[in-house]
Amino acid sequence: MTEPERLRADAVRNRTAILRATEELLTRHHPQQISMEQVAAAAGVGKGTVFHRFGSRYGLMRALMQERAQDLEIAINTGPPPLGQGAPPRVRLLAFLTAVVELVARNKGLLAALGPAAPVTAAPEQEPREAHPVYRSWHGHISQLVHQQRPDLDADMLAHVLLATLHSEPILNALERGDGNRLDRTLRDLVTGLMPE
Amino acid sequence: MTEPERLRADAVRNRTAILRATEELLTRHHPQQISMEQVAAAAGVGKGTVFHRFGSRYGLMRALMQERAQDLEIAINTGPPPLGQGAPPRVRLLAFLTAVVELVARNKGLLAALGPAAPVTAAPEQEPREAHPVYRSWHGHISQLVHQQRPDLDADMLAHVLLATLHSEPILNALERGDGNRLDRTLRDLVTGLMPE
DNA sequence: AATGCTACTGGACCGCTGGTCCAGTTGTCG
DNA sequence: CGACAACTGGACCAGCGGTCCAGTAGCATT
Repeated sequence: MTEPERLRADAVRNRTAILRATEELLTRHHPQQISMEQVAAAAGVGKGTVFHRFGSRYGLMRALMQERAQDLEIAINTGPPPLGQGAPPRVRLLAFLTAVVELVARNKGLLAALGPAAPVTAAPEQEPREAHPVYRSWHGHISQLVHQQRPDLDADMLAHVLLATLHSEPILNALERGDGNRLDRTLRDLVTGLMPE
Repeated sequence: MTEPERLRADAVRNRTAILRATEELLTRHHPQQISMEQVAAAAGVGKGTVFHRFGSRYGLMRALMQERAQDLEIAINTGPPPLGQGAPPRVRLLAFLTAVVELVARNKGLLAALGPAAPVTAAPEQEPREAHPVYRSWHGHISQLVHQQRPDLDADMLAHVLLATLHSEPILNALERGDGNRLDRTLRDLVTGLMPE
């Protein structure tokens, strides 16, 4: 994927300090209330450092998200069933959805921060706007699994619909209240309706 | 509902001018790129007038959304089947989803503007944050219909999941490209899976 | 038609934000 | 150990949402 890109020792130290500080702030505030200056202060660095490393608010959030999603990514690609290869598509999809819901529940505001925070700046008239890598990966995984078992469905759109769940304010609020299992059950019901045993 | 609240003639004129200008700007720019100053300028009024009437960016978007959703609201409550009362829940739900998709497709960025634009200001630590009235209404309608036919399901959460669709950037992009019928079909497939004839 | 009351108007203004800039510092490598 | 580039941080900038209030103009009452 992306090469490790050799960084200087202090740069590495500050990078993780910034990520940890952001993480910590996100557990206590809604993402839109967190300013980059706050992040810098909480990490004990200057604002310039934050932007030099991450480029923008969006870049920071994306990096954090990628870090959080790494374990799941590995489990899917090289881990054992039911998440990894080996189980039937339906089972893998259900396992994946459960894992994603759990991941998002543990990282409340992060997804919310990523959605709207997409490259809104600069270019005055801009095309569709690429989704961030984690979304792309998840979408690809879901649509592939759906397609394997139900090639007659619009797997691409269905994957978007399932993932849309995680960008919804009311649902994120529900997750914050600990209703993760309700969401998980509902998604299972939906998938089971389309992909019976 | 809300009383008409007698307004002065010039106030009415400016109110509609602002709404039309916003509408027009939304067709050409992403909601986050539109500033309140632009809206004011496009409507030919001062910024103070916009805020005096709508209170905040969120208030403006909400008002516009309510205006757009009014017809659908009436069709549901007092119109003929399949949208109005009379048809079986499953049919009413499918008709409603089709209508909503069509409504959102015609008003691209509006939903996107409402989600993130919710009361983020002021209060430093804020509870769940109420959804806007249109969302509330749609959610209530869907969950009621689901409950009528499948009382065993978590109708509340399912309604949130179905509506989450409309807050998703990738899906809004798809709608912008004219893929409304794909989304409609996918939602029909999902609902039909849970609510067979 | 004139008058007074008050809702409405609009632009100067405020605090704060994301992002830029660059002079100074500090790791790294030959 | 020297030199060079990568990194640092805080002053700085343009633009934002929102406030304020002196001035204006619609409406009721006569």
